[in-house]
Amino acid sequence: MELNQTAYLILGILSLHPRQSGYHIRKTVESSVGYFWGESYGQIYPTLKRLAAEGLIVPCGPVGQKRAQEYSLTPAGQVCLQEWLALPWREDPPRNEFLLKLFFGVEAAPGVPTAHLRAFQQKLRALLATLTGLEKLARQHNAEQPGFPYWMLTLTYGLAQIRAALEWSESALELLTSLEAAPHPPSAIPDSTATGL
Amino acid sequence: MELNQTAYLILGILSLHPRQSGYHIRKTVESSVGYFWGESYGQIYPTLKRLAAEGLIVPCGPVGQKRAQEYSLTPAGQVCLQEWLALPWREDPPRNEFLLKLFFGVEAAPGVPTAHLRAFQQKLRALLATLTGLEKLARQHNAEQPGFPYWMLTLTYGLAQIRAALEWSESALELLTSLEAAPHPPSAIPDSTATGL
DNA sequence: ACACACATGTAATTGGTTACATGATTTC
DNA sequence: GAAATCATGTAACCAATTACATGTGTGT
Repeated sequence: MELNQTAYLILGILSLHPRQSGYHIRKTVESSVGYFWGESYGQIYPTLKRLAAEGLIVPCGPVGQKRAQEYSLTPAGQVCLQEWLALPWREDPPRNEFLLKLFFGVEAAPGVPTAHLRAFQQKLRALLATLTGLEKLARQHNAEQPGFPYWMLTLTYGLAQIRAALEWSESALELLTSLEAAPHPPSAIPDSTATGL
Repeated sequence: MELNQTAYLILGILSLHPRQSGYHIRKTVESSVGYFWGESYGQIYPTLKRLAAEGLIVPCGPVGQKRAQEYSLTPAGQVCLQEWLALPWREDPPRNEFLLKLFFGVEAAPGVPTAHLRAFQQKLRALLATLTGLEKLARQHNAEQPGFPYWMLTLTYGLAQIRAALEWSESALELLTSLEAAPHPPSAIPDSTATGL
Protein backbone atom coordinates (compact mmCIF):
# COMPACT_ATOMS: atom_id res chain seq x y z
CA MET A 1 0.00 0.00 0.00
CA GLU A 2 2.37 2.63 -1.24
CA LEU A 3 0.72 5.99 -1.70
CA ASN A 4 1.95 8.97 -3.63
CA GLN A 5 2.24 12.52 -2.41
CA THR A 6 -1.09 13.46 -3.89
CA ALA A 7 -2.80 10.81 -1.78
CA TYR A 8 -1.33 12.17 1.43
CA LEU A 9 -2.21 15.68 0.44
CA ILE A 10 -5.82 14.59 0.01
CA LEU A 11 -5.85 12.79 3.34
CA GLY A 12 -4.43 15.89 4.98
CA ILE A 13 -6.90 18.23 3.38
CA LEU A 14 -9.79 15.98 4.32
CA SER A 15 -8.53 15.85 7.88
CA LEU A 16 -8.88 19.61 8.07
CA HIS A 17 -12.14 19.91 6.14
CA PRO A 18 -14.25 16.79 5.84
CA ARG A 19 -16.85 16.29 3.13
CA GLN A 20 -15.10 17.65 0.11
CA SER A 21 -15.35 16.71 -3.53
CA GLY A 22 -12.39 16.46 -5.88
CA TYR A 23 -13.18 19.84 -7.28
CA HIS A 24 -13.46 21.35 -3.84
CA ILE A 25 -10.22 19.75 -2.69
CA ARG A 26 -8.41 21.29 -5.60
CA LYS A 27 -9.78 24.71 -4.69
CA THR A 28 -8.86 24.27 -1.05
CA VAL A 29 -5.33 23.27 -1.99
CA GLU A 30 -4.96 26.23 -4.25
CA SER A 31 -6.04 28.70 -1.64
CA SER A 32 -4.27 27.26 1.37
CA VAL A 33 -1.05 25.50 0.38
CA GLY A 34 -1.01 26.68 -3.21
CA TYR A 35 2.16 28.69 -2.77
CA PHE A 36 4.18 25.59 -2.02
CA TRP A 37 2.09 22.77 -3.46
CA GLY A 38 0.34 22.19 -6.75
CA GLU A 39 -2.14 19.55 -7.78
CA SER A 40 -4.05 18.84 -10.97
CA TYR A 41 -7.45 17.26 -11.42
CA GLY A 42 -5.84 14.57 -13.51
CA GLN A 43 -4.08 13.48 -10.37
CA ILE A 44 -6.80 14.14 -7.83
CA TYR A 45 -9.71 12.18 -9.28
CA PRO A 46 -7.92 8.89 -9.86
CA THR A 47 -6.32 9.19 -6.44
CA LEU A 48 -9.72 9.71 -4.81
CA LYS A 49 -10.95 6.48 -6.41
CA ARG A 50 -7.91 4.66 -5.22
CA LEU A 51 -8.10 5.98 -1.68
CA ALA A 52 -11.74 4.95 -1.54
CA ALA A 53 -10.88 1.48 -2.86
CA GLU A 54 -8.29 1.14 -0.11
CA GLY A 55 -10.75 2.22 2.53
CA LEU A 56 -8.84 5.33 3.56
CA ILE A 57 -11.67 7.63 2.58
CA VAL A 58 -15.38 7.07 2.06
CA PRO A 59 -17.65 8.69 -0.44
CA CYS A 60 -20.47 10.33 1.44
CA GLY A 61 -23.46 11.59 -0.47
CA PRO A 62 -23.38 15.30 -1.13
CA VAL A 63 -24.98 17.45 1.48
CA GLY A 64 -27.88 19.51 0.15
CA GLN A 65 -28.67 19.80 -3.52
CA LYS A 66 -25.14 19.87 -4.96
CA ARG A 67 -24.26 17.04 -7.29
CA ALA A 68 -20.64 16.73 -6.25
CA GLN A 69 -19.43 13.45 -4.81
CA GLU A 70 -17.92 14.21 -1.44
CA TYR A 71 -15.44 12.22 0.60
CA SER A 72 -14.39 11.98 4.20
CA LEU A 73 -11.54 10.34 6.06
CA THR A 74 -12.00 6.91 7.59
CA PRO A 75 -10.20 6.00 10.81
CA ALA A 76 -7.78 3.98 8.68
CA GLY A 77 -7.17 7.09 6.63
CA GLN A 78 -6.39 9.09 9.73
CA VAL A 79 -3.91 6.49 10.87
CA CYS A 80 -2.33 6.44 7.45
CA LEU A 81 -1.96 10.21 7.48
CA GLN A 82 -0.43 10.14 10.92
CA GLU A 83 2.11 7.54 9.91
CA TRP A 84 3.10 9.50 6.87
CA LEU A 85 3.44 12.69 8.88
CA ALA A 86 5.94 10.99 11.17
CA LEU A 87 8.10 9.80 8.26
CA PRO A 88 11.02 11.96 7.22
CA TRP A 89 10.03 14.19 4.36
CA ARG A 90 11.67 13.55 1.05
CA GLU A 91 13.56 16.31 -0.65
CA ASP A 92 12.26 16.51 -4.17
CA PRO A 93 14.94 17.25 -6.69
CA PRO A 94 15.52 20.97 -6.77
CA ARG A 95 14.98 22.60 -10.12
CA ASN A 96 14.95 26.30 -10.56
CA GLU A 97 14.90 27.28 -14.19
CA PHE A 98 15.19 30.94 -13.39
CA LEU A 99 18.45 30.38 -11.55
CA LEU A 100 19.69 28.12 -14.32
CA LYS A 101 19.15 30.81 -16.92
CA LEU A 102 20.81 33.32 -14.67
CA PHE A 103 23.74 30.98 -14.17
CA PHE A 104 24.29 30.82 -17.92
CA GLY A 105 23.69 34.54 -18.18
CA VAL A 106 27.02 35.30 -19.80
CA GLU A 107 25.96 33.25 -22.82
CA ALA A 108 22.72 35.15 -23.25
CA ALA A 109 22.01 38.07 -25.51
CA PRO A 110 22.54 41.47 -23.86
CA GLY A 111 19.76 42.51 -21.55
CA VAL A 112 18.28 39.05 -21.21
CA PRO A 113 19.38 38.32 -17.64
CA THR A 114 18.22 41.73 -16.52
CA ALA A 115 14.83 41.16 -18.10
CA HIS A 116 14.52 37.82 -16.34
CA LEU A 117 15.45 39.41 -13.08
CA ARG A 118 12.79 42.06 -13.43
CA ALA A 119 10.20 39.43 -14.27
CA PHE A 120 11.33 37.55 -11.20
CA GLN A 121 10.78 40.62 -9.06
CA GLN A 122 7.31 41.05 -10.50
CA LYS A 123 6.39 37.50 -9.59
CA LEU A 124 7.82 37.94 -6.13
CA ARG A 125 5.79 41.07 -5.53
CA ALA A 126 2.63 39.42 -6.73
CA LEU A 127 3.30 36.45 -4.50
CA LEU A 128 4.04 38.70 -1.57
CA ALA A 129 0.70 40.40 -2.03
CA THR A 130 -1.05 37.04 -2.21
CA LEU A 131 0.59 35.77 0.92
CA THR A 132 0.02 38.87 2.98
CA GLY A 133 -3.61 38.72 1.91
CA LEU A 134 -3.77 35.08 2.89
CA GLU A 135 -2.21 35.89 6.21
CA LYS A 136 -4.81 38.50 6.96
CA LEU A 137 -7.63 36.17 6.03
CA ALA A 138 -6.22 33.36 8.10
CA ARG A 139 -5.86 35.58 11.15
CA GLN A 140 -9.44 36.75 10.82
CA HIS A 141 -11.16 33.44 10.18
CA ASN A 142 -8.94 30.68 11.45
CA ALA A 143 -7.15 32.01 14.48
CA GLU A 144 -9.12 29.72 16.76
CA GLN A 145 -8.59 26.51 14.83
CA PRO A 146 -6.16 24.06 16.38
CA GLY A 147 -4.15 23.93 13.17
CA PHE A 148 -3.73 27.67 13.04
CA PRO A 149 -0.19 27.90 14.43
CA TYR A 150 1.03 25.37 11.88
CA TRP A 151 -0.63 27.17 9.01
CA MET A 152 0.96 30.39 10.13
CA LEU A 153 4.35 28.76 10.24
CA THR A 154 4.20 27.76 6.62
CA LEU A 155 2.96 31.23 5.77
CA THR A 156 5.72 33.01 7.62
CA TYR A 157 8.20 30.70 5.96
CA GLY A 158 6.91 31.71 2.58
CA LEU A 159 6.99 35.36 3.51
CA ALA A 160 10.53 35.13 4.82
CA GLN A 161 11.71 33.47 1.63
CA ILE A 162 10.01 36.01 -0.56
CA ARG A 163 11.38 38.96 1.35
CA ALA A 164 14.89 37.54 1.22
CA ALA A 165 14.52 36.93 -2.49
CA LEU A 166 13.30 40.49 -3.04
CA GLU A 167 16.22 41.95 -1.15
CA TRP A 168 18.60 39.80 -3.12
CA SER A 169 16.95 40.80 -6.38
CA GLU A 170 17.55 44.47 -5.67
CA SER A 171 21.28 44.07 -5.26
CA ALA A 172 21.37 41.60 -8.13
CA LEU A 173 19.73 44.12 -10.40
CA GLU A 174 22.26 46.75 -9.42
CA LEU A 175 25.07 44.39 -10.21
CA LEU A 176 23.62 43.41 -13.55
CA THR A 177 23.03 46.95 -14.67
CA SER A 178 26.57 47.92 -13.73
CA LEU A 179 27.78 44.86 -15.66
CA GLU A 180 25.91 45.96 -18.73
CA ALA A 181 27.31 49.47 -18.44
CA ALA A 182 30.86 48.10 -18.40
CA PRO A 183 30.68 44.85 -20.35
CA HIS A 184 33.11 41.94 -20.28
CA PRO A 185 36.06 44.17 -20.54
CA PRO A 186 39.23 43.28 -22.32
CA SER A 187 38.81 40.53 -24.87
CA ALA A 188 36.49 39.25 -27.50
CA ILE A 189 38.90 36.33 -27.59
CA PRO A 190 37.53 33.56 -25.41
CA ASP A 191 40.04 31.96 -23.10
CA SER A 192 39.84 28.33 -24.11
CA THR A 193 42.46 27.20 -21.61
CA ALA A 194 40.44 28.29 -18.62
CA THR A 195 40.03 25.72 -15.90
CA GLY A 196 37.90 24.87 -13.03
CA LEU A 197 34.84 25.90 -11.12
CA MET B 1 12.81 20.27 -32.25
CA GLU B 2 11.48 20.55 -28.75
CA LEU B 3 14.12 20.01 -26.13
CA ASN B 4 13.69 19.29 -22.46
CA GLN B 5 15.34 21.04 -19.58
CA THR B 6 18.08 18.46 -19.35
CA ALA B 7 19.10 19.22 -22.92
CA TYR B 8 19.47 22.92 -22.21
CA LEU B 9 21.36 22.21 -19.06
CA ILE B 10 23.82 20.14 -21.07
CA LEU B 11 24.18 22.83 -23.71
CA GLY B 12 24.80 25.38 -21.00
CA ILE B 13 27.36 23.28 -19.21
CA LEU B 14 29.18 22.56 -22.44
CA SER B 15 29.21 26.25 -23.24
CA LEU B 16 31.15 26.85 -20.05
CA HIS B 17 33.41 23.81 -20.26
CA PRO B 18 33.79 22.17 -23.64
CA ARG B 19 34.92 18.58 -24.10
CA GLN B 20 33.03 16.83 -21.38
CA SER B 21 31.65 13.32 -21.19
CA GLY B 22 28.29 12.42 -19.74
CA TYR B 23 29.91 11.37 -16.54
CA HIS B 24 31.88 14.56 -16.34
CA ILE B 25 28.84 16.70 -17.07
CA ARG B 26 26.99 15.08 -14.21
CA LYS B 27 29.89 15.88 -11.86
CA THR B 28 30.10 19.44 -13.07
CA VAL B 29 26.40 19.91 -12.55
CA GLU B 30 26.58 18.51 -9.07
CA SER B 31 29.39 20.78 -8.01
CA SER B 32 28.25 23.97 -9.67
CA VAL B 33 24.46 24.16 -9.89
CA GLY B 34 23.75 21.16 -7.70
CA TYR B 35 22.06 23.20 -5.00
CA PHE B 36 19.30 24.24 -7.36
CA TRP B 37 19.41 21.66 -10.12
CA GLY B 38 19.57 17.87 -10.20
CA GLU B 39 20.22 15.49 -13.04
CA SER B 40 20.51 11.73 -13.31
CA TYR B 41 22.59 9.65 -15.71
CA GLY B 42 19.43 8.02 -16.93
CA GLN B 43 18.50 11.37 -18.32
CA ILE B 44 21.90 12.63 -19.39
CA TYR B 45 23.11 9.83 -21.64
CA PRO B 46 20.02 9.54 -23.82
CA THR B 47 19.89 13.31 -24.10
CA LEU B 48 23.52 13.44 -25.23
CA LYS B 49 22.72 10.99 -28.03
CA ARG B 50 19.74 13.03 -29.02
CA LEU B 51 21.60 16.33 -29.00
CA ALA B 52 24.31 14.77 -31.15
CA ALA B 53 21.69 13.42 -33.57
CA GLU B 54 20.24 16.90 -33.87
CA GLY B 55 23.63 18.41 -34.51
CA LEU B 56 23.66 20.61 -31.44
CA ILE B 57 26.71 18.91 -30.00
CA VAL B 58 29.44 16.81 -31.54
CA PRO B 59 31.25 13.86 -30.06
CA CYS B 60 34.93 14.64 -30.09
CA GLY B 61 37.43 11.90 -29.35
CA PRO B 62 38.64 11.91 -25.79
CA VAL B 63 41.70 13.97 -25.16
CA GLY B 64 44.62 11.92 -23.89
CA GLN B 65 44.28 8.34 -22.76
CA LYS B 66 40.86 8.52 -21.15
CA ARG B 67 38.16 6.36 -22.69
CA ALA B 68 35.30 8.70 -22.05
CA GLN B 69 33.36 9.97 -25.03
CA GLU B 70 33.47 13.73 -24.90
CA TYR B 71 31.20 16.28 -26.50
CA SER B 72 31.37 19.91 -27.49
CA LEU B 73 28.86 22.49 -28.60
CA THR B 74 28.30 23.15 -32.28
CA PRO B 75 27.44 26.64 -33.51
CA ALA B 76 23.86 25.42 -33.88
CA GLY B 77 23.96 24.33 -30.26
CA GLN B 78 25.15 27.75 -29.18
CA VAL B 79 22.32 29.40 -31.05
CA CYS B 80 19.85 27.00 -29.52
CA LEU B 81 21.13 27.75 -26.04
CA GLN B 82 20.92 31.48 -26.67
CA GLU B 83 17.36 31.23 -27.85
CA TRP B 84 16.35 29.22 -24.84
CA LEU B 85 18.05 31.66 -22.51
CA ALA B 86 15.96 34.49 -23.90
CA LEU B 87 12.69 32.62 -23.39
CA PRO B 88 10.79 33.25 -20.17
CA TRP B 89 11.62 30.60 -17.62
CA ARG B 90 8.90 28.25 -16.66
CA GLU B 91 7.89 27.95 -13.07
CA ASP B 92 7.94 24.29 -12.21
CA PRO B 93 5.16 23.30 -9.87
CA PRO B 94 6.21 24.05 -6.35
CA ARG B 95 6.26 21.07 -4.04
CA ASN B 96 7.70 21.24 -0.60
CA GLU B 97 6.97 18.12 1.37
CA PHE B 98 8.52 19.53 4.49
CA LEU B 99 6.11 22.46 4.48
CA LEU B 100 3.23 20.14 3.72
CA LYS B 101 3.97 18.00 6.74
CA LEU B 102 4.34 21.10 8.84
CA PHE B 103 1.04 22.42 7.55
CA PHE B 104 -0.71 19.27 8.72
CA GLY B 105 1.27 19.37 11.95
CA VAL B 106 -1.75 19.44 14.20
CA GLU B 107 -2.69 15.97 12.96
CA ALA B 108 0.71 14.52 13.73
CA ALA B 109 1.79 12.66 16.82
CA PRO B 110 3.32 14.87 19.53
CA GLY B 111 6.87 15.94 18.84
CA VAL B 112 6.78 15.09 15.16
CA PRO B 113 6.68 18.62 13.75
CA THR B 114 9.47 19.66 16.09
CA ALA B 115 11.60 16.74 14.96
CA HIS B 116 11.02 17.66 11.34
CA LEU B 117 11.95 21.22 12.05
CA ARG B 118 15.21 20.19 13.67
CA ALA B 119 16.03 17.95 10.73
CA PHE B 120 15.27 20.88 8.48
CA GLN B 121 17.73 23.03 10.38
CA GLN B 122 20.38 20.35 10.07
CA LYS B 123 19.96 20.24 6.33
CA LEU B 124 20.08 24.00 6.12
CA ARG B 125 23.29 24.17 8.08
CA ALA B 126 24.88 21.51 5.93
CA LEU B 127 23.80 23.34 2.82
CA LEU B 128 25.07 26.61 4.18
CA ALA B 129 28.47 25.05 4.75
CA THR B 130 28.49 23.64 1.23
CA LEU B 131 27.58 26.94 -0.34
CA THR B 132 30.04 29.01 1.62
CA GLY B 133 32.71 26.50 0.63
CA LEU B 134 31.63 26.75 -2.97
CA GLU B 135 31.73 30.50 -2.77
CA LYS B 136 35.28 30.49 -1.50
CA LEU B 137 36.39 28.09 -4.23
CA ALA B 138 34.70 30.12 -6.91
CA ARG B 139 36.31 33.32 -5.76
CA GLN B 140 39.71 31.70 -5.78
CA HIS B 141 39.59 29.91 -9.09
CA ASN B 142 36.96 31.55 -11.23
CA ALA B 143 36.99 35.21 -10.38
CA GLU B 144 38.43 36.08 -13.78
CA GLN B 145 36.00 34.06 -15.88
CA PRO B 146 33.43 36.09 -17.76
CA GLY B 147 30.61 34.05 -16.24
CA PHE B 148 31.78 34.68 -12.70
CA PRO B 149 29.32 37.45 -11.78
CA TYR B 150 26.39 35.30 -12.86
CA TRP B 151 27.64 32.32 -10.90
CA MET B 152 28.01 34.48 -7.87
CA LEU B 153 24.47 35.76 -8.25
CA THR B 154 23.01 32.29 -8.07
CA LEU B 155 25.23 31.54 -5.13
CA THR B 156 24.25 34.63 -3.20
CA TYR B 157 20.64 33.86 -3.95
CA GLY B 158 21.05 30.43 -2.41
CA LEU B 159 22.82 31.86 0.58
CA ALA B 160 20.16 34.49 1.13
CA GLN B 161 17.42 31.88 0.99
CA ILE B 162 19.22 29.61 3.39
CA ARG B 163 19.91 32.36 5.89
CA ALA B 164 16.31 33.49 5.79
CA ALA B 165 15.16 29.91 6.27
CA LEU B 166 17.50 29.45 9.21
CA GLU B 167 16.25 32.60 10.91
CA TRP B 168 12.68 31.49 10.37
CA SER B 169 13.45 28.06 11.72
CA GLU B 170 14.72 29.50 14.98
CA SER B 171 11.53 31.36 15.71
CA ALA B 172 9.47 28.46 14.41
CA LEU B 173 11.19 26.13 16.83
CA GLU B 174 10.47 28.47 19.69
CA LEU B 175 6.84 28.59 18.74
CA LEU B 176 6.57 24.84 18.41
CA THR B 177 8.19 24.12 21.75
CA SER B 178 5.91 26.60 23.47
CA LEU B 179 2.97 24.93 21.73
CA GLU B 180 4.02 21.56 23.04
CA ALA B 181 4.38 22.91 26.54
CA ALA B 182 0.81 24.24 26.45
CA PRO B 183 -0.99 21.87 24.10
CA HIS B 184 -4.26 22.46 22.22
CA PRO B 185 -5.89 23.86 25.20
CA PRO B 186 -9.54 23.47 26.01
CA SER B 187 -11.22 20.59 24.25
CA ALA B 188 -10.68 17.05 23.13
CA ILE B 189 -14.00 17.58 21.36
CA PRO B 190 -13.31 18.53 17.77
CA ASP B 191 -15.32 21.40 16.46
CA SER B 192 -16.98 19.89 13.41
CA THR B 193 -18.83 23.07 12.49
CA ALA B 194 -15.68 25.09 11.93
CA THR B 195 -15.48 26.93 8.65
CA GLY B 196 -13.11 28.51 6.31
CA LEU B 197 -9.56 28.98 5.18
C1' DA C 1 -29.45 32.86 -25.04
C1' DC C 2 -24.93 33.06 -23.51
C1' DA C 3 -21.33 32.73 -20.53
C1' DC C 4 -19.26 31.27 -16.58
C1' DA C 5 -18.35 28.44 -12.76
C1' DC C 6 -19.23 23.83 -11.06
C1' DA C 7 -17.92 19.13 -11.60
C1' DT C 8 -15.80 14.71 -13.24
C1' DG C 9 -13.22 12.16 -15.67
C1' DT C 10 -9.79 9.84 -19.36
C1' DA C 11 -5.92 9.36 -22.60
C1' DA C 12 -1.62 10.66 -24.25
C1' DT C 13 2.54 12.07 -23.25
C1' DT C 14 6.56 13.36 -20.82
C1' DG C 15 9.94 13.97 -17.88
C1' DG C 16 12.32 11.90 -14.83
C1' DT C 17 14.13 8.50 -11.15
C1' DT C 18 15.84 4.05 -9.82
C1' DA C 19 17.70 -0.08 -10.30
C1' DC C 20 20.23 -2.97 -12.86
C1' DA C 21 24.11 -4.49 -15.72
C1' DT C 22 28.67 -4.10 -17.21
C1' DG C 23 33.32 -3.23 -17.65
C1' DA C 24 37.80 -0.38 -17.46
C1' DT C 25 41.13 2.07 -14.78
C1' DT C 26 43.34 3.64 -10.83
C1' DT C 27 44.91 3.32 -6.23
C1' DC C 28 46.08 1.12 -2.04
C1' DG D 1 44.28 -8.58 -5.46
C1' DA D 2 40.64 -5.76 -3.72
C1' DA D 3 38.25 -1.63 -3.58
C1' DA D 4 37.02 2.59 -5.29
C1' DT D 5 36.07 5.44 -8.91
C1' DC D 6 35.48 6.19 -13.74
C1' DA D 7 32.26 5.42 -17.32
C1' DT D 8 28.13 4.12 -20.12
C1' DG D 9 24.07 2.59 -20.80
C1' DT D 10 19.07 0.29 -20.59
C1' DA D 11 14.62 -1.11 -18.76
C1' DA D 12 10.99 -0.54 -15.67
C1' DC D 13 8.42 2.34 -13.61
C1' DC D 14 5.95 6.44 -11.89
C1' DA D 15 4.24 10.67 -10.91
C1' DA D 16 2.26 14.24 -12.95
C1' DT D 17 0.75 17.51 -16.53
C1' DT D 18 -2.04 18.61 -20.40
C1' DA D 19 -5.46 18.34 -23.37
C1' DC D 20 -9.62 16.64 -24.34
C1' DA D 21 -14.47 15.42 -23.57
C1' DT D 22 -18.68 16.15 -21.32
C1' DG D 23 -22.41 17.80 -18.86
C1' DT D 24 -24.99 20.67 -15.14
C1' DG D 25 -26.32 24.72 -12.70
C1' DT D 26 -26.40 29.67 -12.08
C1' DG D 27 -26.63 34.27 -13.19
C1' DT D 28 -27.20 38.00 -16.54
